[in-house]
Amino acid sequence: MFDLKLIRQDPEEFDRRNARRGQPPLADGLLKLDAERRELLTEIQAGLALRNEASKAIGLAMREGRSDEAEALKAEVTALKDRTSDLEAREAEVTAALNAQLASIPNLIHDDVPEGADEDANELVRMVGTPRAFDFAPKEHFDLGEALGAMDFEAAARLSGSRFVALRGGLARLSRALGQFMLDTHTGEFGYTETVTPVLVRSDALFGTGQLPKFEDDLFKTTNDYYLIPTAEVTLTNLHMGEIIDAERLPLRYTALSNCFRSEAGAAGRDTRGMIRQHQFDKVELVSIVAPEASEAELERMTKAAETILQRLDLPYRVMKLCSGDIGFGAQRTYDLEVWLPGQNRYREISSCSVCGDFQARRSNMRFRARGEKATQFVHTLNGSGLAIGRALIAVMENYQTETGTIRVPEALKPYMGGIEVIGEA
RNA sequence: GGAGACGUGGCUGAGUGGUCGAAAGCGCUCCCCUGCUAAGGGAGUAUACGGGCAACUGUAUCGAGGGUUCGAAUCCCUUCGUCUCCGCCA
Repeated sequence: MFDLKLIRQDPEEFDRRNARRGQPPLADGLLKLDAERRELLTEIQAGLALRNEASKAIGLAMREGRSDEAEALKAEVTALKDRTSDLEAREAEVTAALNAQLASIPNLIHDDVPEGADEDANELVRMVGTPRAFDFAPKEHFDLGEALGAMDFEAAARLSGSRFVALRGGLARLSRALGQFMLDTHTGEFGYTETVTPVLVRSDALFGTGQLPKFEDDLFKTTNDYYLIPTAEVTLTNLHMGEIIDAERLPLRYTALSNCFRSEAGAAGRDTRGMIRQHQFDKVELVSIVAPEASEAELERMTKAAETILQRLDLPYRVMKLCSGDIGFGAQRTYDLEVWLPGQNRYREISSCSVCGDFQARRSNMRFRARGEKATQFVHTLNGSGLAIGRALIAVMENYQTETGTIRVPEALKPYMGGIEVIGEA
């Protein structure tokens, strides 16, 4: 969502920055609607002012018993209303059109974001860790998991169809251990507040973070108009929807382990094998709500928190800066963390950390007021995965596999595994 | 699920059709005064948008949306939320 005042001030700049997202020039159309709306508003408000004045006069006249005068004034106001009702209808139309357009424009990306059409143009920021040298051919996670009888796609398909999985025994435990470990690290070392939120939400929350109105197809919706959250970013970011937050409370940092639900409508045929892309998965999410001047540094901090998990698990990864064509709707700037998967012999996304500026804050009306200041400002929001549990599970499996097909438990997870050091058959 | 009550400013709380953006108290900010000591006095204290260089001014908002009316915090409808009782339930 955008501040029309900014677009008015510099429409060329707005179009220039939108062009980097492949958007056509929009400022002109928006400003025409805006101008029309303001013109109508001025006229309507003048009418209302007259009406208010006359109504007071009517009240006065009636109290003093001058009912003829009151009746005459009433007739006048009625006539006035006939004239303004058309204007009001037109204004409602124009405002609705304007808002609909504004709601569908993606966030302006930072100038620092590299130019490019798709993920191939993402920029390598750094590589961390060395992929392990295997003296056997490393397997993919689904081969490992199915052989151990601990990862059951067939059973899940009977229950729920494709893109679901059932975990058993050591892998189920490993999944829980990963979540615990991540939450403990983020709360204990990075100051995030552990949070449990609903996974069913109303449309307002999804509008706030930008999933609606444009990406409804990617969401699961219940018969009574709830949506299943695609990420806890939705609930954590909107925890303060509509609030004016005291500046002293910033930054607010929240983390949650939640189920995430995605219809994967646009991903037919992609990653159909294994649990890379599921309709339901677990994820530890990080959300920061900060003052504007703090948001850029917070992105680095958040990314570091997510990286710390990979480092502690001793998983090789690389940090990518997303290019203009790959960056999400609400983000100004995004780092993806990609973990090394020896079975697939490639890096795969396991975390995405984004700074959204005031884009989401405007949509959910989240402001703050500095101490002693009269004016409010919109907060800045950031979100990142810290990390996706399913993909972290895959990464541990593939990187820690043994020649016999068992999985060694990473040191960092041992305290959470109840004495299990190697995951064998379930 | 059934029956009922309620939703007012940072908080408490008045206000059932007209000068109510809203009494009063608390809190907060600023100023003044002061040795009958954790006191007294005064002023200020919502948000958004429109117009204006500005001072300022207009409009809207009493959970949200719609309606009735010349006029709505007050009446009607819808919706969301809270509470109470019953039912059910992890």
